[in-house]
Amino acid sequence: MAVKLYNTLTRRKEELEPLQPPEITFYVCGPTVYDYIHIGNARVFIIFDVIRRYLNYRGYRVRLIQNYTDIDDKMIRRAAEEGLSVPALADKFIEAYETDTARLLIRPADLQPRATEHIEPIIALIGRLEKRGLAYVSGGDVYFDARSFRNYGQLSHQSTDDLLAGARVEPGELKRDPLDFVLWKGRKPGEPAWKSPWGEGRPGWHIECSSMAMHYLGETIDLHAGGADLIFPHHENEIAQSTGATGKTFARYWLHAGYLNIEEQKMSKSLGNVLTVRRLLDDYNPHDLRFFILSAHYRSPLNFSPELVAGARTGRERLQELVDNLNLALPGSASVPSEPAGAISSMISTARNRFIEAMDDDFNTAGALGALFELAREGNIYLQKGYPYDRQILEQLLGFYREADALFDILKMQSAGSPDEELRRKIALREEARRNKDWSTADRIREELHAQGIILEDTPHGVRWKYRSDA
RNA sequence: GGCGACAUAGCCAAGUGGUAAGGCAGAGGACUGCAAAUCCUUUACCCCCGGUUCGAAUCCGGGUGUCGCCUCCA
Repeated sequence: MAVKLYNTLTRRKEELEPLQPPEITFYVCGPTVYDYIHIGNARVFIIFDVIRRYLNYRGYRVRLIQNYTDIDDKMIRRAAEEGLSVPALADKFIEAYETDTARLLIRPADLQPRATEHIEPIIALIGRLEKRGLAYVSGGDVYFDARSFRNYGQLSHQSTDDLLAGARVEPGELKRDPLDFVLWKGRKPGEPAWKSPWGEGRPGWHIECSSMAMHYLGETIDLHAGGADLIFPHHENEIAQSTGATGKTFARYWLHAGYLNIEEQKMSKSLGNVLTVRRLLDDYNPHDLRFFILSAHYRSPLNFSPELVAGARTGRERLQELVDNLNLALPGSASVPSEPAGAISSMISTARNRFIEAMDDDFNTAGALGALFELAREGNIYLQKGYPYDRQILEQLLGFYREADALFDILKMQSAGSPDEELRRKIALREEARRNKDWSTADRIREELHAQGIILEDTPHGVRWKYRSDA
């Protein structure tokens, strides 16, 4: 059994065969730090974080690099608008990125280098291209000669002629061919600039990623990933530059995440429908957002709407309910052979197998979630009938969900804790009222607690309490 | 115009040759003082037309529709 993944380059699912197993080198294109990240960005980062975790889970040692693009046209424009220096703008939004992604439970890459801290290697890489005759100076700029790269268009699967049909030259650009792209931009007044053999200036966007990927991970890396919109021109150009400079394969597998639309529409500033993570976290908890995103395949387009997230939340809460109930049942459990433990064990291993099978197949998170739900039914049946509870069964069930959740982070795994004195007293009072069939008192206590964010449930085995998920 | 992806129940969504996972919503039932939670039952001519095959949602061809890329964009 091996992990299979869809490679944009070959348009096929391929078995993952890292260059130097068990090591996997993995580069994800990070944000341009000119604004707060939105839910579409979040989808990308959540997905590749989950993929990274899963590869680790499967025994690989993943080295993940994700860059910050902290110098480009957008940065310069935005800095001017905000009245900040470009580095100050970068600091502000890198901090915002780190806060937002942490709240979404996205784990940071092993390294998150900034382009502006890598000017030297970038210059060296451009120098190599120039030496090989693949780059030329024009005006104060340095351009990559796209047509000199035989396989230009291989990733986006377009011929150079087809690409040419749509290409256009910005005013002020001094390209020989519309397909050429800038490696180094000559200094313009008021813009940040670094010294280089071609005069003062700044790096182009594409070369940053090539340089940082190769600098940290080597000239041939295993996985390179990003949003689908990066396929052309960004990733296409990265291949051209990197392979042009080294003569080697740059990345062996290319992964691209699908778009996230808002209410069937593309997210864009002009439509005014950009949902920032920051805003969204006021209305939704991170687990629900993650669950929602993982409920579709990562390459499919995903539509975002409050109704769809609400539906996802209800489903997620069923899993949470099970975990909470397992946690609550655990303290009162013992080594009592109550239910055929072997039957539960085999259901768990069936679920685990389904989970792994789905994830091995190009990270089918939706299929994997199905396995979690199927086992949840078994777990609930056990909780309903299995009293007194066998500690071993509870722990096995909980263990499986903990294992899966270490990858998905869609559940709150820790127990709610024991009730405080106040709560204990109220529950006892209500129990007494119920024994006396004083339903109005019993209901009043239940409603009071509900208002405080605590839900009471009367089960055949006693009263359970939990925090309201919407509180 | 060029390249490509997708089309599965009211909604979301798996499933790439052997008579359709799962979730949400709905209906009925069990349990409950009432709730809540949970469980059980129930809902699919797999866009259309051809073809290959003993057998196709799955492969091939042709339609239709939706979306994306070709220009900054996750």
